[in-house]
Amino acid sequence: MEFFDNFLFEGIEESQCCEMMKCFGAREAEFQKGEIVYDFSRNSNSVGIVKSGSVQVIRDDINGNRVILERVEEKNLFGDALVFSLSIDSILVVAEERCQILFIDYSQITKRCSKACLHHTRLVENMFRLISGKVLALSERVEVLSAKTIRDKLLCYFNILSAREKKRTFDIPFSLKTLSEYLCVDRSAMMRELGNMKREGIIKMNRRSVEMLNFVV
Amino acid sequence: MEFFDNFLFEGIEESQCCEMMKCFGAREAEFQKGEIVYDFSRNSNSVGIVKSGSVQVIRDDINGNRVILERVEEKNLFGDALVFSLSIDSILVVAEERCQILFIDYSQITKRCSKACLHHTRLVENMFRLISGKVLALSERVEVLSAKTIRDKLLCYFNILSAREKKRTFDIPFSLKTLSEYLCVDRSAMMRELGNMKREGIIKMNRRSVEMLNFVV
DNA sequence: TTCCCCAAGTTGCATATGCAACACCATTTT
DNA sequence: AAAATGGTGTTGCATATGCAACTTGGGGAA
Repeated sequence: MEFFDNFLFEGIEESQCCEMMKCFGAREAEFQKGEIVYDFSRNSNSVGIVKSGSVQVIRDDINGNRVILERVEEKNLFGDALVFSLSIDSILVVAEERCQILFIDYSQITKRCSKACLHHTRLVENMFRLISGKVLALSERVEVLSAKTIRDKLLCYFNILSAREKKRTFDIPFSLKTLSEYLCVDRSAMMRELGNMKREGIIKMNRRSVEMLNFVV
Repeated sequence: MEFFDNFLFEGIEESQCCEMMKCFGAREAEFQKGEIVYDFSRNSNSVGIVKSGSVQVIRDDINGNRVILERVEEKNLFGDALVFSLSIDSILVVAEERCQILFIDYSQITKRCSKACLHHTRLVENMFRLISGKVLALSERVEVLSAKTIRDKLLCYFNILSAREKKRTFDIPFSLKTLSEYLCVDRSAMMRELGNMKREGIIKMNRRSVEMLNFVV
């Protein structure tokens, strides 16, 4: 069963987890690829833990445009920021592949039960940590997207990776195609700019491994 | 003293607030314009409530680039997402003008004390609501910035405003200059594009008031 | 092996956009 | 009243970028 093997329950012992799950009235379900896991426009009082597989959180706006807000993978949580939102658009959670989801009523998380106070505290902390991580990832992304030129976007993102590794050499964590999507620029234009930067001696680069040669003033 | 007049303590009675503040060991301080209110690279165990005035949350990266991550105004909270971060960059909170700040040790918020359990629950909920709001605002901004052309950025943002008002007419909540900064595009280029859109009959617009004429497919 | 698919890398072209410089108007300051 | 300030609106120009159309190379399936 392993309720405990996820980031929300990290640091809480298995025995306590099981007890808390009963206390929470948690329910588990399995979904096939493409199935709707949860519809936040209908009800928004649960968070979901992805025990296996992955899901997409999708916004359909009034014009029918579909935007992927988030991909949520194994051990992670969805809905943590949505249970409080009073959104107009319909927000759906859709299975990206076959997946097992554990639903917990969010009020059970903030509420305290009589027996498990210590663990509730840890649970709340974990929840904060998860949402905080999202805030940081998003503000990082805004920072990168704020740069006007492709070169500045690349340098901004490379600086973040470089700082994260504390080294001037690092690997890009996804394919160059995906990188161009993350930066919201045309892939070929990005390749061209990377070529320029190599030629000008700003970076060395082979496939996904990058070395920064100059500090950027 | 009015500890309670802010979004973190919303829904908690004044008398309870005062009691909780003692229990929290909250401390209050005043800062002048430009002073450093808090340095998250030195310590990161407090959140701050802006009781009056406003502050900026600033990131200085390794190259000395300064980016404004957030403006925090009266009644709002800063540090809610930062207490958990293990950032490399130095993150500073600086007074934008003369301001009064109330500092609370974050562990006091998640922890439960013996007397004020019910109010702790409400406090935790408020905290979640505040962070969730940030997640939503940020993902909205990412969505807007994701659009490649200036026209698409404008339409994306206008659609959000239009949906928020549930009307095809609405006002832009800040100056056109600030709008161009929000969209991260050149102001004159944005003006030019707005002109094109008016001429093509996509929008009507006068100063900050906008009417959407067509659904965008 | 051969075939197929996808990421990586390149190039030409049309145009969207940043930049600079300007005029206009309303408000505030001196 | 005159001057300074700041938002709004416009235009010319150079170029960065999106788009389309390629080639190349590696890894997996038949």
